[in-house]
Amino acid sequence: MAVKTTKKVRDADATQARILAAAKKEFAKSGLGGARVDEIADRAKANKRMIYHYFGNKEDLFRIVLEEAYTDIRTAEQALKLEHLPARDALEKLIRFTWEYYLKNPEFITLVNSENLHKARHLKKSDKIENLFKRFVGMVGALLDRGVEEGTFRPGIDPVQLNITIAAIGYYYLTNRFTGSIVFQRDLMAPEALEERLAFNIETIMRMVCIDP
Amino acid sequence: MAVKTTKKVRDADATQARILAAAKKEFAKSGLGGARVDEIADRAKANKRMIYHYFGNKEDLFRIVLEEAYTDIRTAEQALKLEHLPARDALEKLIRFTWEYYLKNPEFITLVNSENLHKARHLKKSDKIENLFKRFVGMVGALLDRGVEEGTFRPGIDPVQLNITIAAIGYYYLTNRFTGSIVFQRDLMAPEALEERLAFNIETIMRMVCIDP
DNA sequence: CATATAACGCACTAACTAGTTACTTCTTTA
DNA sequence: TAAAGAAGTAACTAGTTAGTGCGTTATATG
Repeated sequence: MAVKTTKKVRDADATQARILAAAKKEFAKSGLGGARVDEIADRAKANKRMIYHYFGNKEDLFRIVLEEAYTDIRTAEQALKLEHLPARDALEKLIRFTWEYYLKNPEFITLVNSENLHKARHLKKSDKIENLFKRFVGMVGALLDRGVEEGTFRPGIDPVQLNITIAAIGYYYLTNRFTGSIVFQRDLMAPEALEERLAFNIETIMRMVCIDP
Repeated sequence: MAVKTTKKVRDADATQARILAAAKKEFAKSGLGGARVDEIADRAKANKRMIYHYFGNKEDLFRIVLEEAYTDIRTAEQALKLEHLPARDALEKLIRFTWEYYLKNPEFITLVNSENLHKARHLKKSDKIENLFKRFVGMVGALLDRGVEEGTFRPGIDPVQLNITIAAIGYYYLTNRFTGSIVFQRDLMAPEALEERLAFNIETIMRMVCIDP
């Protein structure tokens, strides 16, 4: 029997998956330094011993969680099929996607922040990440070229700079939503505020990229 | 004698200043959770007991370091005297200032990130921060109004959204410079890369704000 | 059924960490 | 100059934490 139909009492795959999900939550909540291995074990309803058995140590576990997070966002991005849309629509779709992905997956932002606090020493050990992004930058580059051909985009825009900017204007707003809500004395997470921000972001990028914004 | 001319062996003010400087470094390097009080004491060449004597506890020390960091950047901003320049020049100067401040004071970014990881619970306890920013938003609002009067800026731009965007496009690039350099396979901190980024940022904002960019 | 193998869990340790106690030394001022 | 108080220190405590040794239990396979 190749496919398991009954729930096993012992299930290595399920335990590993529970540990990874729990680790993602805990690392996102407290950062690498603040995360507690005991807490991850409790959340995962697993024994701490299992974490060390499957993942080696805390740092390796963090690296795997991070790799998973990057793979997830890039996979979702590839599913957008931007190449089937007019360049202008595709660009707007990419901006919306980026914003909504950060909104729905706040742990992504926190994990990346934590990794940068540690100077990306875990990502340096990872080899599969580079190709993931090479394809992504290529996709945006092709989109920009197509827009220029269609006569809607200005030529000469660096796809990496554009990528960074699209990410930045959403990421910064959301990662700093707590201090931002205090210093600007408004609830940055109110539904109207979120809508307003998305609209501002779309306009910012469109004015940068389009000939006739 | 009101002014002390000789270096005292015991100097409360100097010790407090050394502790604050050391704490800023350590919190910036490791975050609130990762920072070690013993390490702060060592860096400050002070006894750990002095930290507790002057600052209460680790969390209070972090709050004071954070308040100082916010006060410093806003003080530097006020020294720009943007109101004496044509609106367009003033805006560009603000963008350059923001970028260069982040570059020269990388600990500012890390402290803010750390505070947001903790949902701004320290800043909530601070009262002097709000006024600091009220004045700043007012200044940018006045700048935008002046630009509209001068006929160079588009009307209807929200100063808070603009502030956030100016900060975002610099902040994100720098805070994620480690992961960014890996995923985009280029040294984001190379002098040419920094220049290129600043130029891109200025163009992004100018296209958003100016009638005739 | 027997045996190997892998999943799982308890209870421990060695190192670390925020915060404190109890003390000494220096500086100011009446 | 004497006394008070502030600056400074070493050694400690009580609690926490990443990581482990070793034993138990379930499952697959011959």
